[in-house]
Amino acid sequence: MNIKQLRAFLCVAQSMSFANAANQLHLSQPALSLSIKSLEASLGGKLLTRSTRTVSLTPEGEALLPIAKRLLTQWENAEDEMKQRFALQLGKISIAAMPSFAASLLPQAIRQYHQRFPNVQVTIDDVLSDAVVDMVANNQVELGISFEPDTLNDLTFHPLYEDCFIAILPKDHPLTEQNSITWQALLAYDFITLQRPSSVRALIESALANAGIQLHVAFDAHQLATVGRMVSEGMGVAVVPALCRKQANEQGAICRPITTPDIRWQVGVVCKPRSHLSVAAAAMLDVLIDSYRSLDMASL
Amino acid sequence: MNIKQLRAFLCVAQSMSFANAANQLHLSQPALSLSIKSLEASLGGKLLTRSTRTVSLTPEGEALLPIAKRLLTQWENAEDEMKQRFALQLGKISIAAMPSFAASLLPQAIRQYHQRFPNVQVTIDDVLSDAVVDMVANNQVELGISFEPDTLNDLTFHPLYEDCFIAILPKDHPLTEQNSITWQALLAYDFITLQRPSSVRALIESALANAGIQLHVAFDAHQLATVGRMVSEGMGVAVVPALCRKQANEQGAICRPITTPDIRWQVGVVCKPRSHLSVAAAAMLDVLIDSYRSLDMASL
DNA sequence: TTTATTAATAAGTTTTACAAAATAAGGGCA
DNA sequence: TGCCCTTATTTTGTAAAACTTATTAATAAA
Repeated sequence: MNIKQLRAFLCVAQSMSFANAANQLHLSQPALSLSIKSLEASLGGKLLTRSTRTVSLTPEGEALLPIAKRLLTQWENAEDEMKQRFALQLGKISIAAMPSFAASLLPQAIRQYHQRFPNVQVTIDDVLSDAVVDMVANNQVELGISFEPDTLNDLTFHPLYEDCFIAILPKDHPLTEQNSITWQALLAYDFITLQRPSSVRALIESALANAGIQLHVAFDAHQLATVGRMVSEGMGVAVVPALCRKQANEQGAICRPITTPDIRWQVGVVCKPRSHLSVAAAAMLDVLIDSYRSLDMASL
Repeated sequence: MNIKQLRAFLCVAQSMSFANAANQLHLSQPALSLSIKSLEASLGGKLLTRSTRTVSLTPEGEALLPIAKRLLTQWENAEDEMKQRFALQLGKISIAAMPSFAASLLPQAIRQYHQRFPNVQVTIDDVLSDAVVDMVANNQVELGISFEPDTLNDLTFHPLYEDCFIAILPKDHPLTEQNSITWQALLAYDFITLQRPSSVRALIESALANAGIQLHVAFDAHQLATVGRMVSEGMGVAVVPALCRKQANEQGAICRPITTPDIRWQVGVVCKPRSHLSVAAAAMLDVLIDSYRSLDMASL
């Protein structure tokens, strides 16, 4: 028994004529005859009684009819679903992104993706940078956006852009008069930063340790938004990824470049090799890479 | 997409190897390779990522896997069910039989059938002879056992045996001294018969009318069993089909042949032409014809 | 680097599926 | 009853497909 035979049977059963059914199936009538014959042979008995003038179902044919309808419907549904999936008219994609990215550049990229593929459902996990890589490695998400990880194993990293730190200061802070601030100068003030474990915090600590600069933390918090608010309220100064300039400005803080040392790192997409990605995820990767290829960092 | 391709996909997905899957499918490895390739082409994307050393599912392949399992299982179940049906390892058959037959000869035939095909469910409708033919004509049952109908339309009649009437008398009735009784002699006594509408009643009335004999009914009832009991209680005499001799004897009535006129008729199976019968019904028809081919009527 | 393993490709063969033509059979109509 | 029309089956030849064997390419392991 195969699909073609079952379709043939259904068509004959519904039109009650071999000739009509053959037309509908775009098949010659003898071919249809043989197809039904082989179906009957494979099942072990007659499904249709045919005289030269009339066709009718045997009781066994009656039994098969609803089964055939059900099987063929399900078959076609399955086929459609898979086709839609490949055509990006259906599907899911999940992305893990570190909070600084999820809150800044990601929404626009997703909007762009959603315009092109409105039927693909997008889920975002905004988690810490390390967790991003873990989630990708554990197949919890297909794409991750984070700092370039130290170890990739069987993952690949697609750089999107290079990020650096900026200092954020309360409105009337003395350092706002300088166009560029050194770490040394900044750390003379109460320093606010993210709590461990945070990649931003870790990056700062290790870079300063390398430069022989000691770090005293006055306050720390989990969320960048909280840090920004604390700064704008005059509780101290902080350092955040340049990515977050817009957010900091909105909260009423003043941003300045920070140097000595210059800390820079790649932000990009971590994922399985392209061949292992779903079509939906591969398309998202393309959108991301396209979005930031010509991105002017100064515009942030 | 076809059955073979889906089976191939499932097998590869489960064994994670083209070579192993090809063995299981009794197929060469290149053939399997092509089969998967054409499946992927028909659906519009990759289902499996293969390097020369490892095979793994793409996200779309993951999506298809449970669907494929479900579809194939249902497909095989449907196929099995139809095969069983044709092999008489499954199925239903419904028979309508007139009460005189249903209560006498039918049970033995059904027992025989049930021994050969224990998984075919048999339903019996014991209804009046006319209703038997109606039920067959209306496709409510596949087989009917009744008198030979006057009009057959597109039905066929397979005679099983010729039946006649016998007189049944109370134990110490004067007529029991005769070996054979005439209608004329019998009707001198209180006559008990079936209520209209009954084919037996109709047969008696028309035959006696033809013979110019007048019929006076003292009592009538619906069920032959009731008539038999009334006779054995001495309320009168009756006439029943020879088929019912055994039942009448058991109720303590005495049976005698009745003549002048001799009323005889065919009892047989009414059904659609053989080609329209289910395998189960055709087998039952064979059992019935076989059972009564060499039946000795005197033995009843 | 070599070897073993595995999938893809190429080439040739067999099988299957199909169409066209001829045949057979049943219902409609005179 | 006999002829005709319609419809399914059978026959025959052909094109496509599915398959196998042999070969190639690639990669992990030794």
